[in-house]
Amino acid sequence: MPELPEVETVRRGLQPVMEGARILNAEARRADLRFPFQPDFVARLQGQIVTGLGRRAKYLMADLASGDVLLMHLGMSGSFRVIKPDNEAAPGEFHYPRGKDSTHDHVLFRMSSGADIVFNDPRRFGYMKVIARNALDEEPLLRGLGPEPLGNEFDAAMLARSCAGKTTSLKASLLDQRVVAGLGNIYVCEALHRSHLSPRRIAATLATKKGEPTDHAKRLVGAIHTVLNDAIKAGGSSLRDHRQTSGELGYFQHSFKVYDREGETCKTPGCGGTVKRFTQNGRSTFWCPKCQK
DNA sequence: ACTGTCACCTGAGGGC
DNA sequence: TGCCCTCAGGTGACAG
Repeated sequence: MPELPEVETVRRGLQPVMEGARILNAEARRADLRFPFQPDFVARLQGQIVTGLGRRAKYLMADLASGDVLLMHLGMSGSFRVIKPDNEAAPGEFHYPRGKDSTHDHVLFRMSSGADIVFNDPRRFGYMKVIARNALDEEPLLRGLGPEPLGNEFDAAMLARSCAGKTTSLKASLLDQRVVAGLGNIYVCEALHRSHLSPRRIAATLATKKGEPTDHAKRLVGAIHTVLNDAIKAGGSSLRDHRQTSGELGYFQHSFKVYDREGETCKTPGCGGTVKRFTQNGRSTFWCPKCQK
């Protein structure tokens, strides 16, 4: 499910109940998600104060007073809910209204802020890991991540440098988290459409022979900025799983111009083309052949 | 080093 | 109603 705007929406929902609060009780209700939990996973969380909640690419990172960082990834179907604990329950016991998919409630936190936080992930492609902050640089999951698309260092020149010489498609390059970290299938399709660039275009065409950014690269970076910022404002996109932590839906899916719109009319003013779909590197690509070149 | 494919897992939706 | 197929906001582990 979640790409950068959805993860950022989740971060903003969790921040008020996590930051400055203590984890009174943590529980992992199965031995693994995508990876096995570390043997000391719960022990390193229990009793810790969360000093900050940040995001890197599609990862949430909770800083703990101990010097550890809790790294969380939502995979395809992960979501967090913030709920009020049941005061009738025994202290330390998680007792809350169970929805029909509560079998997929895998990780629970009781916070001193008076909130219970529930991580639900039916497909279990998500994962959590506790890492010492001074070892973050060597963390394999984070090493090699490219620039934040909304950060200062990501601009047309940088994108052109990373794409120079690449023989693969623009679509595949933008999905590559080493090139830019945080985009996924939806926002790559949308950014390519907004910049009128074909997903099939060879990535190297974003750079001149000297490695300078082309106008295409500048347009693409502008479109990435716009689409991500607009999506964050909308609370992300809710197709199936994504909910804000309050349970509310995001609403950026109403602003899709191509994603999930196969056979419908292109929304570029004056274009009149028809949105097509094909498979690229095993993922669906949606695009308008008339206005994306 | 680069690029592409597969695997991981569950649930929803469509066709019959 | 049920069964069987395809598809899904990701990405690590491989093969070539």
